[in-house]
Amino acid sequence: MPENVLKIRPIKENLSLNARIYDELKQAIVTMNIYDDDTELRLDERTLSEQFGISRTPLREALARLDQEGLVRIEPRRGIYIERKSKQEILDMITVWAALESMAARLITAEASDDEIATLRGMLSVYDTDKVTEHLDEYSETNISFHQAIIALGKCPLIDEITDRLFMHVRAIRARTIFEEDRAKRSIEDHLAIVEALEARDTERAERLVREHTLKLRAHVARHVDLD
Amino acid sequence: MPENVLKIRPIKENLSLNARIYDELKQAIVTMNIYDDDTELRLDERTLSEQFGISRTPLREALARLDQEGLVRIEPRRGIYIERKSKQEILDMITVWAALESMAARLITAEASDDEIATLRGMLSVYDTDKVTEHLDEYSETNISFHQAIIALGKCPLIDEITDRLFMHVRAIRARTIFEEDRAKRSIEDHLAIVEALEARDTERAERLVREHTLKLRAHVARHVDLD
DNA sequence: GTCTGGTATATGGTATACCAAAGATGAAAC
DNA sequence: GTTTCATCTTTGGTATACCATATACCAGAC
Repeated sequence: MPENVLKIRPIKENLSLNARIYDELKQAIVTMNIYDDDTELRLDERTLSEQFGISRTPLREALARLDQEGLVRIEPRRGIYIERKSKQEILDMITVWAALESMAARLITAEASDDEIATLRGMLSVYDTDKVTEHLDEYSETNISFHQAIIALGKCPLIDEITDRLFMHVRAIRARTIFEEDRAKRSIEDHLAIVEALEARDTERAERLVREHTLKLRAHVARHVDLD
Repeated sequence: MPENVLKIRPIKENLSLNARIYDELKQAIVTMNIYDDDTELRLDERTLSEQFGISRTPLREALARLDQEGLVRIEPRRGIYIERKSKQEILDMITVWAALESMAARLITAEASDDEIATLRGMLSVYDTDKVTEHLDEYSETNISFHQAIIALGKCPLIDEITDRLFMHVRAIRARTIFEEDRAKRSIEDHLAIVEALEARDTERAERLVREHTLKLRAHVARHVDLD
């Protein structure tokens, strides 16, 4: 590698204001805990544009995108509000997730290499199932990574895209004690079974296990999460 | 019912310009045949705003939405183009469709009433399978309605929403001889089998039949449709 | 005190003007 | 003839000013 050349990297700030504002707002909305009762759900165009130090025009284009995506709701001449998903909508999202991830599992058995599948086994929780209680937060992250890895190995970018969007909406709920002790234990067992089915290239079994695993989450949320 | 009261109905034209332009453009883009080589894929903001008789601001917000949705692609300071999907992207869409419609079938066996399922049988093609060749266009419409009905009966609005969007993108390809004689015949047989599985509340079978039916379409497109 | 209707204000919607970057054009240098 | 570079034009991006309506507020009637 010659050292007498300029190592230029593309300017990151190439994005238009409206695109950057979009990212910024999206990030901010997804990060905040929407479901805390005392959070302010109202957004004011003028205030926001001042805070960002830009005019309303690019801000409005960003908001139009967020509205399109379902993250905010623009009520003509009334206001702009951060969109809160109902419990039923969350459940529907998990249903769709189950459909897509189980399809990804099918695809893996047909098209992924053994090496790729092996990486999944490497992601299985390193904690002894009896001690998972002590590492719930880490487990939660590992758990999410595992599912995202399955979806990625399916090599269908559209599935990635849709599930990413779903995850973004569900994210705020993640902290609400979805993962507690006994669920975590059984979850780890499920993951092992899924990897084994994938390694065996057992399409039907892998599909079923993934689907059932996610639908368990759905049932759990249906029973134990209170939103509306 | 007293006659001495004003019968008021809410004013419909409540939509903002930008929302109306969005609908209008979407309709226009979806309707035109994107894949004809001689069609103009470039959109010019100023020209459009003149044609619509509005300023660029609401138009741009509508375009931002369409960009977000993947119908157009805005290249900063270069131009706005109607988005052409690649063959691979179309195939991925059909894969997702298969995943979602088969999930809808599962849901139907669990939650739809017998009466509702009965309406599906009513939608089965009325043409004798031998004469389907004479009614390909009508069959094509019936076919689409049938699948949309399955999705609707699943009663998961999110699945409707996502598949509607997919359908919108795939629509332009529909005319490209996807439905030819032998495919149509076998398709009708498939539909009958699906309805029977649903009537029997055979979840696994219904799911599998729907999935395989849609994946047949995928394979057909993969073999016989040339886009790129 | 309560109700009615008008008026002020806040807030999203739209129009217009101007900016900046990308591409096209063409003249000058070779 | 080809290349180069300056300039013009096109086109999307942004800022600002103004418009229209939903809401809050207030005064007057009763």
